Parts: sequence; C-alpha cells; structure tokens
Amino acid sequence: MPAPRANLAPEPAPSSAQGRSLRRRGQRTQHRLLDAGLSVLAEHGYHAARVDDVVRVAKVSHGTFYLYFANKEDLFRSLAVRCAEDMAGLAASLEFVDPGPEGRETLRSWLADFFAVHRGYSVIIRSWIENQVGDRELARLGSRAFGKITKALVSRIDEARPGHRHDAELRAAALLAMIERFAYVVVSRGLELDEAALDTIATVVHRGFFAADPPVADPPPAVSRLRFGRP
Amino acid sequence: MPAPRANLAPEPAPSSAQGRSLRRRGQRTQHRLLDAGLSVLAEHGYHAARVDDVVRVAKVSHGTFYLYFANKEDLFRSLAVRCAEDMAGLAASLEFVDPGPEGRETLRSWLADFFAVHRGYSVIIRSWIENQVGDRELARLGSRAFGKITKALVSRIDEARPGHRHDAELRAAALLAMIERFAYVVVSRGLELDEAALDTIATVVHRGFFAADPPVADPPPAVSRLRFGRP
Amino acid sequence: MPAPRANLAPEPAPSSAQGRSLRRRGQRTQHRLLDAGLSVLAEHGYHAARVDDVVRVAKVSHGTFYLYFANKEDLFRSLAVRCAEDMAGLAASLEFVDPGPEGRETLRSWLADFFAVHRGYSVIIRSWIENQVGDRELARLGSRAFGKITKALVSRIDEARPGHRHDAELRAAALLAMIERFAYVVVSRGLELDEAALDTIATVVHRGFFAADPPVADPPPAVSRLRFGRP
Amino acid sequence: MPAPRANLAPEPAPSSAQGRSLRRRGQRTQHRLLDAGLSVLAEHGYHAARVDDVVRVAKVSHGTFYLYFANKEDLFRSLAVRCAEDMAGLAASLEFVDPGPEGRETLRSWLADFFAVHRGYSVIIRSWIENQVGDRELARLGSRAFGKITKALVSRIDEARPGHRHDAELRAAALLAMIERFAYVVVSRGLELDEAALDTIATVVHRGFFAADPPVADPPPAVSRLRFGRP
DNA sequence: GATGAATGAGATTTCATTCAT
DNA sequence: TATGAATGAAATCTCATTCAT
Repeated sequence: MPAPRANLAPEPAPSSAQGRSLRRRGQRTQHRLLDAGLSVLAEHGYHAARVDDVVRVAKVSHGTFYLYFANKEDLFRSLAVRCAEDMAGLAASLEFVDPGPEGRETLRSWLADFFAVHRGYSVIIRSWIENQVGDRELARLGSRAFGKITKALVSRIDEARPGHRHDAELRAAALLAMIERFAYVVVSRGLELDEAALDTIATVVHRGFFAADPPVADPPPAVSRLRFGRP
Repeated sequence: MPAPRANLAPEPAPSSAQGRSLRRRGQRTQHRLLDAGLSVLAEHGYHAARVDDVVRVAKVSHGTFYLYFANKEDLFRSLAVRCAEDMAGLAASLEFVDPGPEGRETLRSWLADFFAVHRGYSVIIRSWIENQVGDRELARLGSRAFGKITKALVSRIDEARPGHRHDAELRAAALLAMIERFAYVVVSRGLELDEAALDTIATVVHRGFFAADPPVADPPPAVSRLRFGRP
Repeated sequence: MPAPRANLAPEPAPSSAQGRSLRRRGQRTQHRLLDAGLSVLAEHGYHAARVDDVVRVAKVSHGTFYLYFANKEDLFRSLAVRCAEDMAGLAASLEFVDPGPEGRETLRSWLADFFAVHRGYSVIIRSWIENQVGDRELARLGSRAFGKITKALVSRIDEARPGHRHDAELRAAALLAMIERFAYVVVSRGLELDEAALDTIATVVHRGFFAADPPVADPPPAVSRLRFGRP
Repeated sequence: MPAPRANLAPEPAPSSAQGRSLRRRGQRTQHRLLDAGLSVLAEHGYHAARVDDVVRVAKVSHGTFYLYFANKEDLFRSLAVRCAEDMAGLAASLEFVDPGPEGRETLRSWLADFFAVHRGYSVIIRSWIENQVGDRELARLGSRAFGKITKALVSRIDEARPGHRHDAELRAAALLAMIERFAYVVVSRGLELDEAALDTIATVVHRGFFAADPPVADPPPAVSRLRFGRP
C-alpha cells in the first residue's frame, strides 16, 4: 500500500537534482488537487463531490489522488486548515468599533475582508457550520475558527455597550450569522458586492449591534398569532 | 411500474366505512414516512440521508416507501410543499412595523413565528438555500417561498424608511439572511430561544433595519488591510 | 392463504341464487384476467409483462389476481392451454395436399387458418418456441402442440413426395418455421394479410415444399466466401 | 459519474509499450465482457439476463462491468453493432441467383454464411425482431440491418422473376422469415446443420422463391373451415 | 369475492479505495 | 511519481406475492 504522505511534515530535501525536481512536480500536483477540490466542493457540496470530479478537474489519475491525500476527507481537511488560518487573521484584525462614524468605517473595512475570505472558502465554512462531515477534529477546527471571530465580536460589542455581557454574546452570534449567511447568498448567486451595498451593511450592523440602547417604552407581551410546524 | 401516488390531490373519501378504513391505513403510513423523512433529513442532510434510515424510523418495509414516493427526491419534494405553505403564511402575516416601540413588538411576535417554522423545517430550508438537490422545480418552490418573505420584508422596511427602495431590498436580504441563519444555528445546536434572547433579536432588527437614518458624518474611503482567498 | 382455484375442475353448482350469481361474477373476472393477460403479454412479452399491468388492464385488484391464478406463470399456462387446443384443431384439419392446383388451394385455406390462430396467440407461441418460461410442463404443452402440426405436415409432404421421409421432416420444420415467423412479423407490424399475399405464400409453399423433384444437374461443392461470428 | 467508454471510437494506440500494455488489459476485459454478454444473453434472453451472470462468466467484479458499459442495454447495444456489421456484409455478398442449378449453389453457399452469422448472434437478432428492448436507436439498427438483407433478396428475386416487383417483396419477407426462424430453431436446439440439410433448404428456397411461375389453373375461392382466436 | 396495503428478496448501479505496472 | 484498471460494499429501486379487512 502506498503510504499517503498527505499533511505530513515535509521530508528532508533530497540531494540529487532529480529528486528535487520530482519534489517540485509533486508540489504542483498537490496544489492542483487542492484547487480542484475547492472548486468541486464549491460546486457540489461535500457529499455530492466525487473524487472522480476532483481528479478530472486536476487532470490527474485516481491513483495520484491517494498519493497526496489519505481519502476524500483528508483533502477537505487540508482545505479547512488553509481556511482556518485566514479566519484567525480575520479575528485578529478587528479593532475597536467606535459608536460614532469612525466605528462604522472600521466595520466597513473589516466586513470587506470578511466577505473576501468567504468568497474563497464558502463551501468549507458552510460545511463547518452544518457539520456535514462526520469528523471530530475537523469540526473542532471549525469551531475554533468561528470561536475566535465570535470572541472578537463579543469584545468589540462589549466595548461599545459595556455592562451587557450576555447580550453581547447573543448579538455577536446573530451578527456572525447574518454576515456569514449574507456572504453565502452573495457568493452562491454570483452577485457582486458593490460599495453602496457594503455601506448599507456596515450601517445596519453598526446601528443594530453596536449602538447604545435608546430609552424603551413598556413592551406588551409578545403573542404569536400563527401556529406552525406540524408534529 | 406502480404509479406513485405521492403528491397527488387526495382522492375523494369513499362512502363505506370499510373503504375508508383502508384509506386511512395508507394515509397513516404516508404520514409516518413524511415524519420519518423530516427527522432523518434533519439529522443527516439530504445527501447523507438514506432511504434505509427513513423506513427504519417509520417502521415500514423498503418496498412500502416506494409505494408512496417515487424516490428519495419525491419524499423531499412533498416535505418542501408542506414547508412552502407555512412560509407563505408567514409572509402574509407580517404587518406594518412602526418605527416606535410597537413596531418592535410586532417584529418580536413575527420573529417568534419565523423561528417556530424553522424549528420544524430547518433541513428543507437549508437545502433550498444551498440548492443541494438538483431539481429545478424544487428550487423554484423554494425561491418562491423565500421571495414572498423577502417581498413582505421589503414592503415593511420601505414603509418604515420611505424613499430608499433599493436600499430596502438589500436590507431585506441581509435581514432574512440573518434570521434564517440564526434560526439554523439555534436549531442545529439544540438551543432554546428564550424570551430575553427574542427581545434582543427584535431590538437589533428593529433598530438596525427599520429605524430612520441618523445624520451621517463624512465617511473616509474603506480600505481593506488584509488579503484573503488564495486564487 | 386463499387456495387458488385456477385450472381446477368446476365445483358443483351451489343451490342458492346468491351463490350462482357470485359464480358468474367470478367467471367474468377470470375471463377479464385472461384477456388482459393475453394483451399484456402480447405487448411486452413474458418477462417484461407485469402482474401490475395485467390487473390494471383487467381493472381488478392485485389480490384478486391471486384468487384466480396461483402466480404469473399459471395465468400463462391457462392461456397456453387455450392455444394448444386450437393448434391441435389446426393439425387435424390439414388434408391431403395434391401436387397439382387443388393442392395449392388446400394449402391456401389451411394457411389462412394458421395465420388466424397466430393472430390471437402470437405471444404464447413465441414463448413456446423460445422457451422463455422455465416451466417443464408448459414447454411440453408447446412441444406437443407443435409436434402435432409438424407431424401433419410431414405426413402431407411425404404423401406428396414419397420415399424421402427424412427430407420430409426437414422440410416440415423449415415450412413451419417460415409460416410461423411470417405470421409473427405480420402480426407484430400490424399488417393485414390480403388475398394476393395469401396466394403468393400458398404458391411458394406448394412449389417449394410439396412439388416433386426436377432432374438436377451435378452440384459443385458449396464453399462459403465469408467468415462470420467472431469467437 | 465515471464516463463509460463503451461504444467510443478506439483511442489512438499510445506509443510506449508500457502504456499499450495497460490499454491492452482493458481491451481484454471489455472483450471478455462482450463475449460473456453474448453467451448469457443467448442462454436467458434479454430480460432474464442478469448483469450478475455476465460478470460471473467474465470473471470480473460488478464494478468493472460499469466501467465498460453504462448499463445492461449498453452492453447489448455494443453487441448489436457487431452483429449489424456482419449482417451488412451478408447482404452485400448475395450475388445473382440463376434460375438454373448454379443458382441453387449460389444460394446454398450464401445460406451457409447466413446460418453461420445466426449461430453467433441469434439472441441479438431475436431481440431485434421481437423488439424486446425499448430503445429506439437499437431498433433502428436492427431494422436497417434487416432492411439491407431484404433489399438484397428482393433484387435477386426480381432478377430471377422479372415483372413481379410487389410479389418479390412479399417473397423476400417470407424467405427471410423462414431462414431466420429456421436458423433460430437449429441454434436453440443445439442441432448441427449438415450438408444434406443445407442441400434441402437450398433446393426448397430455390424452387419456392426463385423459380419462374408454371401455368396455373383456375383457383377456387379459399374458405376457412375453422374459427380461431377468441376475442 | 374483492380490495389495496405491505412485504422482502433480488436486481441494478455508484463510488471510494486499492493495486499492478 | 503517476497511471488506469479493478474491486466490493453499500445504496437505490422493482415487483411477485401475501395478508388483514
């Protein structure tokens, strides 16, 4: 059985020129497979993605795939690592969000980055959120990535509206839900997110999630008038 | 080939008690299959859901499944129809959202309904959005259902902030994205959405999406500081 | 298990009027099933014929089918019996075929009958010949029916060309093959066999199979110039 | 879905010996499957033939079958193409049939070839004639093959008995019916067609179908004495 | 007599993975 | 390194037959 070397630490560089050229070729192949994997996953989703599709797009043989990845899930994991790194950078890059106009600009800029990451990795992110792959380690990778972003959001919201820690957590979750889903919809429909749209989103987010509470009147009890969801 | 009777208009109830009892048994079985389908789909998602799982949950034989549904997709379609009906009701039930406190309550109540529908049909909705099933008609069913809700939201947002029609559409999309995704996260993690959480969401939505614009300062150009998404 | 009464001797007539009416109804149902079976078999052939098709054509339920026939093969057997009777009559009706013009007329008349039988039972006959049904008894039924006809043909050919018994047998086989297949083609294409066509066939058969040998010249050895049928 | 390579034009032979040997293995397998298919079909007929049987005979796995053929029908189609080619050759090889003794020899030789083709492809031919497979293209393939032979026969018969074009067509159909069916019977019973038998058939065909008309007496009207074929 | 719902054995097809070259 | 043929477990679907009413 050819031992899959996927995701292993790089082997020591061989001395011969021939060996080095092979190595380079191998890297190119692996790269082709990763890119092919991303595009196939994007098109079909994890379950409907076939190894067959990946190798066809990458223009390599079936056997070659298993030279670089232990299995389908392993390819997915490799992509997920790439994605998690970018997500961590994203989390680290969110600075203080001022309740005033500058805060809106800070948000605007950060949101632009967020959407850019999504554009590349929407499938991965989708799969994380929906837990489609039955792999503990992979799920943890995703949780951690999202956890970092959530934490950053909680901090910034808490800074902007001090004294409502628990509420801040809920808001952070809702905010992440919104922008993540919104990004997905934009990507999946092939839409272009222009400057004006980014402005609007930034405004909504800024005012909805970061603004201080106004004085509220007495709220009457909420009563649902509809009954849904048959047993 | 035994013609699948799925998705047909219900046949007229026969007059004799004996005939009706036979019919009834069939209906019960079909119902059991639909419910089983919903729960299996919820657990595994469309692609990973096995007909085998469905019939085991419904406690019927394999053959029986194909007595009521032409195939897996057909079961899915039936569930989708049920869901689309509830979604249409949801869209129709959204009334005028006042910019003041009453508007917040209107939203709160409607959001409670929205989340209730999601609790039942999260899988269906997810599949619609992600277009997992390669079926045109099914996709259209979903688009129409979501279109109705979006339209309702656009109308209400436009009423609340007249003169920004295009902006209203973007806001409606973002709002739907948020609550849809938020509902999904809540359902998929088995969380309970309590009154306080509902309050917060309603507040965020009300202020972020329905409030009038405050005077804005000069916005400096947004510049992304990060580069994501390798080619 | 409801004992199938198919192909059994008729039970004693019940005394009550009610019982008699039921009996009549039963016969009608059985008849409907037989006819439906014939038409379904004609359309699809034995293997592709579904019990489902038969009961739909006969407008009875699945259960009812098994009230009258033990299984699919049993229905087929019943039809085969009907057919074998007609075939026997056919065999018995072939009289002396004169080498002269009257013989041609005798043949013509008999061929008309032969084609008529085929029109009704082509499927059955086809199945016999091709031995499609894995049932010994059924096959024997067919062999016997065909044997009778072959025997009659052999006798008549032998009468017409005495002293070539073995040759007569071969001729009989070829003749039967021809008219049987010809009948099939006519039936399966929905063609009408008119008087002129019948004339031609009668002529060909008369001259080809029943005429006395003319003096033959020296026959050179037959050498095939083609090679067919790859290993 | 792995694209079935069945029925494609043969790929250009690769230059390296290594590459060719790989190709060779695949070709051998495909060949084994075709041969297995032919024998299984011959034994059971199209509908009763199981892919399972084919792969067992070919000694390959289930999956391998679908590597070479899209499905059962596709295997059948491939065989049919092979058969149609041989049939076309057969049609082209029928030369002028003299009304005298040489004509009989021409026929004899051609019939030997005809029977040889049948020996190999009886199942295919049977299915064509009986239209067992619900595939338009396949049926057309068969019609064309048979059409060619019929046309050749019509030409030869018309040459031998000029001035009866319409009659020639009927005769050609009857002749083809006879020899086709006769061949089937011979093959299906495992009989050997010896020289004497071939002589007899050639004689019958020659005299029955190609000889000039003798003077005929007045034919009395043909009246059927039997009534067959219950409604 | 008749119905129609239910069954389950068996057939077809898919696809991730292995292996010889 | 790379290939492509082969595998087989698992999934989907069919249909003759049985059974409760």
